[in-house]
Amino acid sequence: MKKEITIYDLAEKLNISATTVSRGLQNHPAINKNTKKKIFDLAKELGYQSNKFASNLRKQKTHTIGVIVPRLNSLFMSSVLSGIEKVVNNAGYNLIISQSFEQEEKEKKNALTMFNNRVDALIVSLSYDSSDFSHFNNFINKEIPIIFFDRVTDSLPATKVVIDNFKAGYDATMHLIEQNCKSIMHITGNLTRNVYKDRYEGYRKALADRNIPFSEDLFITNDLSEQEIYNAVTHNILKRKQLPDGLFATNDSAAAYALMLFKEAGLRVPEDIAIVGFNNDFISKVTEPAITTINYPGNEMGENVARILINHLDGEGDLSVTSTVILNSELIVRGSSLKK
Amino acid sequence: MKKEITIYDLAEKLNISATTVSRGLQNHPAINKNTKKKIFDLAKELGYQSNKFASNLRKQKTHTIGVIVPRLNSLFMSSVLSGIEKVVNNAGYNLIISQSFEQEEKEKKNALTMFNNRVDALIVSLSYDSSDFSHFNNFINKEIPIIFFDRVTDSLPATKVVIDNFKAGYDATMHLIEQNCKSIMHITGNLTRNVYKDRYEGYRKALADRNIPFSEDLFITNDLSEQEIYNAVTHNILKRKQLPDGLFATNDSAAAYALMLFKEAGLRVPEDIAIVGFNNDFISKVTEPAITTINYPGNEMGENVARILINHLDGEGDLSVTSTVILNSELIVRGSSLKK
DNA sequence: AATATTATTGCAATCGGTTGCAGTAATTTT
DNA sequence: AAAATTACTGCAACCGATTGCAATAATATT
Repeated sequence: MKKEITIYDLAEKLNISATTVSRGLQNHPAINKNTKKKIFDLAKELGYQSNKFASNLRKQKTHTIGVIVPRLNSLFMSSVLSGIEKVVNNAGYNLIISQSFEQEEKEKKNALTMFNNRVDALIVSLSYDSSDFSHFNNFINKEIPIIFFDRVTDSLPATKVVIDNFKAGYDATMHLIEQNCKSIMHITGNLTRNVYKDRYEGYRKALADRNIPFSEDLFITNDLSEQEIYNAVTHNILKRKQLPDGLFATNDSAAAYALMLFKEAGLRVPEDIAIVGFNNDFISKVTEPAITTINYPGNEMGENVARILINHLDGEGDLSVTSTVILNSELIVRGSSLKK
Repeated sequence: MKKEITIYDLAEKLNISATTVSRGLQNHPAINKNTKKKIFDLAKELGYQSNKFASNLRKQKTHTIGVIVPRLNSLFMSSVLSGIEKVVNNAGYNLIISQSFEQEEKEKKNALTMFNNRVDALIVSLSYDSSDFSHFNNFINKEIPIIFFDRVTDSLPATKVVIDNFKAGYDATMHLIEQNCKSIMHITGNLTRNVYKDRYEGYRKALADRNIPFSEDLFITNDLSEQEIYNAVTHNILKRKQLPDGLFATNDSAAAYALMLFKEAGLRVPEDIAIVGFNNDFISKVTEPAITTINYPGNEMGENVARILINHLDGEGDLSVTSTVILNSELIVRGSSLKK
């Protein structure tokens, strides 16, 4: 292990104090231009790297932002992260990213890790079934800002960035109705999660607006895993005497998988059953037919989240003011729903 | 901002020294059992949290491992990460994950960030076009272990965990040959990257073994973006007088997209053109027909990487000994290639 | 030329744990 | 009962950067 170069080494070599070196490196206005130059030059020459631990310890600030998301493996999530990272990096902050794998237990663990790592702020999209939020109390007590996106909760006093899931659900359903669907199923996740609840309510509202009675029978919630989608389609939908003629699935993977299973069972899409998904993941483009879906502005969402947070941290904005930001989403019509 | 509780607070309340508190919390054998109990109880009661910065500063060890991957949005990558995280967490280490977005420039930045954050070790899968590896010199000079997986390089003295891409490429191609394909295209990435190079060589070997001449004309490399795949298929493949009857694509997204474009152009898969992908991503299951692919043991790869690393860090293994670990992969035959 | 102002720099304490070494008390050995 | 071990505990230095305050040098003002 080679020895580290510290500001003391620089100071000694330049015959000045460590104080001056420290200030010089931070571009402190009181330090002479020439001195600064000498410091920077030597620092570069020796490959000096500031020791963050010493700095953080002293400053009681880490310049690190924690992110907890359910999973990383979707186009949507990686777009969000990409947006967050861009903004946050430009502002000179670091990111620690972790996944809850959709489990409350893991989310709690991650939150604790973040807390121990003294993140300056936390960005969260909740796991599938988190219902107890006590793991965020640490942060709230210490007044460390938390900002939620997409999967949010109203139980905590925190800023939220979301799309209008109600409207998206409404649009998706209305589109199916306009394609002449009479019996529209909806497969979605746990209704305690805002995104699913809101989409569901949009679905109900669209039905109601067109006087189509809602039927419990056409509504399925599960954990959206491959297995559960399989079960829902083969053991439930395909076993019916009266098959539905429309399906609104709450994500594109589910829609794509259902589409495949329908075709395997000999159904025609969209003639026999029209399908709308959600997210505009790449997968929705390569099925046959391609899947009508809701485009979700991941990048924009990420950038918004990060920008609000940075403004707050830099003292230029106030999180408590902007309490909910709603972004636009849009229906993208493709073959899976176009009965023409 | 509430004040932090430190070992000094605990020490004062218990009328013992901070030294004893520190040792007690670390379960140091020299500390009396009762004293330890008192310390732990009070720590718990007051919600004490160790300050990592102070600790890291003193110990010169962070218990943090950095991970740099090209992208997070594939099933393969998230499986790998999941595997890494599991092992690493159990060993009491933290993870910092970052994406290079397939760009050398970003990879360099990420590496520097990791270095400044004083990670104890680095796990890397190279970006698409990294060819200069000087950003890893910092680590090598300081003897911070680096371990590569999947996208690796022979230019650096580091342990690597990979699959046998040569064999996988060979198997994929041989499978197409056995389906009676005579004119097999191969679309892949930059040949400076080991994974693509090895698959390509497997492809060539399979052709050679069956006396099929290799034709430059049937071989395309590009950056594997949606746009480039589109270009390759529509402006190149579909413009030919003599269409190929087999396609071996280096990932499932490309295979799925090509499949869709072929069908749009009126070709039948697999009758007119048989397709084999790579990775066994979810997308390969939902196309029509489903795509024959190579199953890549992501989880296993992640666990292996992490385990080797942890053993090394804990002083029980030596990275320089195990220099390359090769995992098994397997061909999964589906409809896209089965001419029967 | 004496005084005030501004520009630079450095001293020393501080952030919160960790650890080598020494010290004291308790227990064992001879 | 004296000597040797063993069991605990604490002192004080240290990790490397930051910062309030004081000090000195340089320049401006009257």
